[in-house]
Amino acid sequence: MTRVLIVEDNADLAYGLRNNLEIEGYEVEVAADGARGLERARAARPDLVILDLMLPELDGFRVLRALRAESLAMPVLILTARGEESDKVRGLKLGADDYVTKPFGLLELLARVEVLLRRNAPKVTDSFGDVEIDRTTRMVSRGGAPVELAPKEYELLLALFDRDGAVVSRLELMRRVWGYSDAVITRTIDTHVAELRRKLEDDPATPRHILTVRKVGYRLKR
Amino acid sequence: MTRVLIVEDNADLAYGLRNNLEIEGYEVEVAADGARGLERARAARPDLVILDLMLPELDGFRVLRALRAESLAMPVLILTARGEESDKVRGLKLGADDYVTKPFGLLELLARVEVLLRRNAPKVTDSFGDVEIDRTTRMVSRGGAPVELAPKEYELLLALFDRDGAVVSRLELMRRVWGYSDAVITRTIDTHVAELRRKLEDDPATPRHILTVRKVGYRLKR
DNA sequence: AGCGAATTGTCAGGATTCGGTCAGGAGCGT
DNA sequence: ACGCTCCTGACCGAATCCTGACAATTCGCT
Repeated sequence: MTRVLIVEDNADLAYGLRNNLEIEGYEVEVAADGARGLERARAARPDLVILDLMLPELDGFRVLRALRAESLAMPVLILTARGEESDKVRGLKLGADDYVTKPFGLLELLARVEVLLRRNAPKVTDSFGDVEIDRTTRMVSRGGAPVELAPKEYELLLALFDRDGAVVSRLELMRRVWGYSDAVITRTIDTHVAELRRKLEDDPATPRHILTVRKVGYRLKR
Repeated sequence: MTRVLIVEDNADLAYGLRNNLEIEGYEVEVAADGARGLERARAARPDLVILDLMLPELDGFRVLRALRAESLAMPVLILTARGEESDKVRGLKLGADDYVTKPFGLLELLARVEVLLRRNAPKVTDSFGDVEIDRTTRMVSRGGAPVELAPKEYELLLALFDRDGAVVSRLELMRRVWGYSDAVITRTIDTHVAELRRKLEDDPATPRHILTVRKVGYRLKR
């Protein structure tokens, strides 16, 4: 369930990477150019981005800069052609976490992917208040006692949690949890939020963690 | 320097393996058919042989048998196509030390290569609850009593077990156990899970180890 | 402060989706 | 042909989800 976004215009290379990453158990998405890559990074929030520097139009540098400018902090692994030493420096300064020089060994790349993901998520259990989230088992507990969350509830919780306290708009929630791109007219989100509060808050009527931000959405305070 | 002999008629695959093994620091030789493979094994005495079963003319089984008949005792790692379960058994009976099913992950293969080269004969029996798994003999027992598992059931059990309690998505199970990577519309996985529960759980209706994770897949709690 | 519109909270039904179960049949090795 | 394994589709119950009506709250405005 670890999601990887590959931003690579060379279809063959992208295909090979995708295959091997999928065999390793990752969920892979491919974007063929910088603009689409940026868009997918925003919408899908992958756990890792593999980013080619040489892209038509919007190149890797700009994509990376844009990502960081938007506080999208997932690790980024840069693919760069050999002999572009200055590129490496530039990339790392811009906030890339690692780079691999083409042509690269698949093994080397996969190893680095693992390292990056592990480094970035050393804590297996996230937590806020007395609530713990274990992403590997998809289990949530409160004060040590397991809490049963329905799939949508769990996804919703993660969507809020991953924003690290920032507000998540209704539209974003719709996209990330429900996969829609439209605004919402029903009470769907609210209902699920209410259910989360019922299960995770001491006093669901006066929530201390899952907070409403009027006219915008919700945010999760740790 | 550790020397590895690859007996593989698919040039692309052989090339990829060679590259990655060389990156790992092994000295690699490739033979494109069984006869040449046998000849090279005799002459070069590699420390490990990676042997494809599907070879033109002299197939992998014969090569393996010939090797053993000549008391060439180096570890042999079998490459076999998916769905040829009996191949594995036959291969192991003939003295192969391990096998990898195509399509395989590079990491997995390299890991097994390492294990084979490093070990003498470490007999590993994994276990959870009162269930024991002996990978060398493919035997599973429960409370000491042997349990007969069909090949797919065994593979499924391993796929779950190897994730160490983490959730394994249906997609991933499809890939690891069934070798194909499309969305699941049938009840194949569920049926096999049910069979596993019937054979390994005290109360199959309320499983304590093989747990369902709705909308995602299954996980095995130890 | 009081009012009204907009927004969110709450709730319960009904619809939908999902997993468990089963039996039939195909495929394959013996 | 027989038996074992595997796949599949149908069926069912249960979990889950959505929805719309209504209540409560917030906030801008007078």
